[in-house]
Amino acid sequence: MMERKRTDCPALPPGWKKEEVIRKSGLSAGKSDVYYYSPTGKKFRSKPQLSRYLGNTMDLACFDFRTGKMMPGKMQKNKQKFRHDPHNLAKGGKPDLNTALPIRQTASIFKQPVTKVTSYPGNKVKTDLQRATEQPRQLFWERRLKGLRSSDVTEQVLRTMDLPKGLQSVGPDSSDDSLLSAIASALHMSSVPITGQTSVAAEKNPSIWLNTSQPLCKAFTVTDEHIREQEMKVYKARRSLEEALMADSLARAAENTRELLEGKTA
DNA sequence: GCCACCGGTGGC
DNA sequence: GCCACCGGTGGC
Repeated sequence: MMERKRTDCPALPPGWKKEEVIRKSGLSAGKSDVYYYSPTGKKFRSKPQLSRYLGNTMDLACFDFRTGKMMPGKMQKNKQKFRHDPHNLAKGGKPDLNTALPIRQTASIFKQPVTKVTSYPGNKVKTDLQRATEQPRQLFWERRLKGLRSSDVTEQVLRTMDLPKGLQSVGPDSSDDSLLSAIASALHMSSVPITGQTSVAAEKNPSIWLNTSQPLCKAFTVTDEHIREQEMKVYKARRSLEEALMADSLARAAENTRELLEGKTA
């Protein structure tokens, strides 16, 4: 029987499969058709069909349907989108403006499937997380984070967060920005509750009494007031993110409309 | 009714 | 001329 092999497609989200079927007869015998299957099993036989389904969850501009790979720089011949389509423009139908919200495309900070190498039986394969928590670290390594700033696409430096007044740093560098880095790192890397340095001796002589599994931060207590304050910040941040995404969608819709009108009068 | 499969054609 | 895309249908 002919191979009906569905292979993983790394350029698409996890679970998507690619299949290539060779035509066995007819004038086009020997040519092949490429199909994709969503994680739920839905079949896709063209790039436009794939785009419609994925919406703004992924940018397929660089995706090569035949090979299944991203081809950076090859701004794919994407301009046959005004091809006759009875469902769309022809009989006064509304253009497909696709106002779905765009979502982040980089998921690198989230858990991702990894390839487990088992070529050598008995080998132990450590995950990155284990490596990060088990390896020895430099004392006061947080100092290397000093001066790091996030910036937006225009290179404008973004304002750093304000920390609650109850948080104070410990050690040779007591500026607020390395305190923020230290706490943020601890929250991401550590699997134990973050309490700060609970030993009073650590404040006097940190090089000796430092608890290395805790950030360079004096012990603190979290009050209900602190929690309410932070929840309000999260709420405001969500609201402004929503507004930014909505503005982006409207801009895309306007761009689509402009292109459609140009295509019509051309 | 579904769908695997090949034909036909528009856009390049 | 090539080929991406999708229509149409024969076989189940």
